[in-house]
Amino acid sequence: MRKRIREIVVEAVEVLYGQKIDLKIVQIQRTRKDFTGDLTIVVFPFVKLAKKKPEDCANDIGLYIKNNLEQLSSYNVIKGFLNLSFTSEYWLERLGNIHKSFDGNAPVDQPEKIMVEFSSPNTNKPLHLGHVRNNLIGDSVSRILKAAGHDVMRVNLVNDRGIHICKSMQAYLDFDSDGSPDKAGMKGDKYVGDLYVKFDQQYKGQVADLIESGMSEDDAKQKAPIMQAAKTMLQKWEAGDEEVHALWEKMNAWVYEGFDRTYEKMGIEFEKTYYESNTYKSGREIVLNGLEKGVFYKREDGSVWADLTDAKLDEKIVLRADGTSLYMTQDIGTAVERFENQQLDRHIYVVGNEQNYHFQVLKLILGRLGYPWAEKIQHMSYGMVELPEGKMKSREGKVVDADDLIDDMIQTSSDMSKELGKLESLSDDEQYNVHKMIALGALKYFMLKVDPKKNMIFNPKESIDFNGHTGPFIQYTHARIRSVVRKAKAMNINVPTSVAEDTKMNDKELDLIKYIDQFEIVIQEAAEELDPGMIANYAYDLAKDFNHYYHDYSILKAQDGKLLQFRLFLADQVSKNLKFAMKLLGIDVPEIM
RNA sequence: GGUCUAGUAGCUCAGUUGGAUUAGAGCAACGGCCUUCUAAGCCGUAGGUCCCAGGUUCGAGCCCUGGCUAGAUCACCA
Repeated sequence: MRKRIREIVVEAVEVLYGQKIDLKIVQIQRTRKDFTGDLTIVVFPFVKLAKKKPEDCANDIGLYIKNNLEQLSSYNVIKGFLNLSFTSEYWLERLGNIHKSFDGNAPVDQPEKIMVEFSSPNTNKPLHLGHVRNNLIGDSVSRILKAAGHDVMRVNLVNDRGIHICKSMQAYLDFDSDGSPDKAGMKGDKYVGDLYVKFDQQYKGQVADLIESGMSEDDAKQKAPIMQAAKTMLQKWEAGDEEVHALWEKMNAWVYEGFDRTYEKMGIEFEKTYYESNTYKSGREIVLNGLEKGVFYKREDGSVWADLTDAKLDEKIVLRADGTSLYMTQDIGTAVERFENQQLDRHIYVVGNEQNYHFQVLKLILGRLGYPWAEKIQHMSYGMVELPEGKMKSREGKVVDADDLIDDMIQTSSDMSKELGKLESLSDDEQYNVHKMIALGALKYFMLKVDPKKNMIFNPKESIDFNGHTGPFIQYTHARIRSVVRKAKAMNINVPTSVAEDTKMNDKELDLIKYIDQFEIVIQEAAEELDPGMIANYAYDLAKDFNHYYHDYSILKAQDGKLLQFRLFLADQVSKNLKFAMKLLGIDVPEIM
């Protein structure tokens, strides 16, 4: 409809004022609540062309549209705003079409093949709330892009090598050398994470002792025996030492088992998992090649650098003096490999905003190396999750653990539910599933409703809400509608497959239809902006509107059968849209709660 | 010091190509509504110098400039 109106406006301006204008300068927006109308055209851009007052200009165009669009019922003009209202037949037809064919997808004209990399954990510590935000954003963005018709491939890049893993390994040898998660009765990732904390405690103790015995702080940090041991272990690992590799594989396997359980609980999946131990050497050839082409330069010590001072990005090292790869080198290598092997149109990296600089540099370097797709890498930067006292620190145990948080929330959800006592007809398993669905709904919605790029503060002492602007609010609205549909069925009234053209609607019903109609645009905008928050807000607004309606009008006690059928039809579509919207956030909705 | 990001109600946040007298939600506070389709709901009251100062224009919370505050980053760590 918007497209048609644009075309008619362009036509109108040409006929009325003899001026050709571009489709894009026709501004169409939803009419604000306090004014009459469905869509609004802003006529200020045409005022100069028309050489008329805004009001007159709007009236001219309004009349032209009225004569050329049968679905238009009326128009009104306030200042430079032309408000258009459509006939109720038009809206009923829209609702009917949506009900018949809308499946939660809104494909764009030009679908792309997009790889989304997210999660990317280290194997020395369990997942915490920061990872949860990353996972949820990555998951939701992938779902939204898919709904917008793109071919999406979700991948995880596990950082499974380096000094941090060696620290956990060293602590294992020193403190629990024949232990295991089973013996300790712990999840594998927790067990290894605890060893990492133990390493840090031991290390700090040793440093303190050395300083006491007269050593400088810098020296003490270098010479602490446990750190030395960890470094030696890393060298052995790099040299392919069998014993070290065996231990490394054993401990990583524990961690993966733990991660898998957490991912499963959160409902997160990947098409492919990459491991850094396989890719950490890549990119070296490409850099050497770039050196020949003069994109990089070599310093006296043999290290290779990119001079980005002309782009205000300083100088960046891309290869060590000993010729080995760095983080940047690897990312250059994997990007090239992925674009060339997978024929990607776009690559999105869901990575915290602390790495904004890294990705700016990566993009710039790839461009200078002459890759035409350099502009197609996109850093989906999101803000940190902080505690009231500041950043989370795994080493000091100051973290909100993902599993603990989810379990706590399931407990809360279960307590609340039992108090309300609405699930008594269900089996224990079914009840648990609903409790879990609601807990995850609250957590996911909480993290996804806010703008991803902003930092957020999480106070563990204040539990995440289940009332108000929350996931459970929307889940509840859905469950209420499903309950009505069930009751109707029990009365032998099924949701009809179409609506009568001459149904008499009230304003709230009309508003709901307009809101339902809005969803496809919202999906496409959210995909464009990579912003799950837009979907979250849409679902909330729709649920809120429906709750007003539900409060004011009875569906099952409508005045006559025809109206009852229409209301059921409308409510059913609201529940579908809520379900689709929540699915895009990775949230399931219950039939009862 | 350079670069980047953010600053909206007591708290958490919406407000996206700049739009329409009175800047919206939720939480917390206060007051109402359950013999009527699920009260995890609905209605109402109260709460604001949209960080500050200039500028651009028909119009600025949004754009530009300068400042203030907070954070990130500029490593032969990833």
